[in-house]
Amino acid sequence: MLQQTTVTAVIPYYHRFLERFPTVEALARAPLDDVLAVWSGLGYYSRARNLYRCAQELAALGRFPRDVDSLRALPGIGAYTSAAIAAIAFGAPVVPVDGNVERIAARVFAVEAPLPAARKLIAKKAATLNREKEARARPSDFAQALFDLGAGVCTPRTPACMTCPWNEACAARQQGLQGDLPRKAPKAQRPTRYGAHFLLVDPSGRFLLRRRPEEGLLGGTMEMPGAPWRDVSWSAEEASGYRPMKDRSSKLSWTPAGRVKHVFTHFTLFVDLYAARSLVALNPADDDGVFLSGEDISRMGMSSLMIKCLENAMYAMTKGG
DNA sequence: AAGCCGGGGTG
DNA sequence: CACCCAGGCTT
Repeated sequence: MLQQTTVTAVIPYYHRFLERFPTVEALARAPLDDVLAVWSGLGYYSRARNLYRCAQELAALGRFPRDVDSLRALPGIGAYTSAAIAAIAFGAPVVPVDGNVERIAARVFAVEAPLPAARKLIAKKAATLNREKEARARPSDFAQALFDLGAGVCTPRTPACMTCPWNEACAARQQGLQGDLPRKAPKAQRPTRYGAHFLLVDPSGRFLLRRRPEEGLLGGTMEMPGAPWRDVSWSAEEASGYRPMKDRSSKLSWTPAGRVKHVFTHFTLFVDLYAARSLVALNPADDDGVFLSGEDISRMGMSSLMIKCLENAMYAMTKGG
């Protein structure tokens, strides 16, 4: 769960997850949909699928592998997590290199080459951080100490070198570089994409939503119907071709309902919104989607993008009458 | 090696 | 807003 997610965000999910799936066997036996439901809201949903597959492999195996390489072969267990499990659970004298440890090593050894190219070099140097006998004698405590050092002292922006036990040995600090390392190569500018989505409200105040494809971005989450995301903005005329339930809702008066901006890791999305309220009940076909209430949505979970779109469109429609 | 995957906190 | 986070998988 903690891969690319903060501890405070994970804790409530962790408790709910363990309550629902107390053992590896319970997780392995459960339907995948149950696993995804409990995971809903954490993001990076392939992690949940991998964890599920991992549980099934472990259940079939009947035990946890104890060495780094065998752990590394499990689904969802990469270089970092295999080392973390080996050190923390099984006492292997290895150094797990996460973002914190990478930053510490880049500073202690003053690695000035920029990420991501320098990642292998930094990992190699980080592997020597435990060369003292006391560190190798307590791999779990040493790993935890590194994580805490990175989280609380050797922080990204303004490291608290005055309280750092390694401040005198730190090559970056000796050169006054501690705040500049690790360097990062400039990243390419985020491209911009455009979509158009439609909010259709029925007489009982429910919204027409459809499910996105299971694979790909926001896979399996609910969305307002709309036009595909592309590199150029949609005109109102052009977007109207993607109105939901076109044949049965043609009498509705669709009105512009604002524009939402949402930043993904790899692109920025602008969504033009349109809204309409139907005075009569509508019966959507399967591929139109389904009318859902606010309660339905909070129970099923929805992406933050679509929550933002829904809230904005509702507000615009209410304000407009 | 680069692209892809979400959501939340922080300065 | 820009940046970061207990990364891993796919191409």
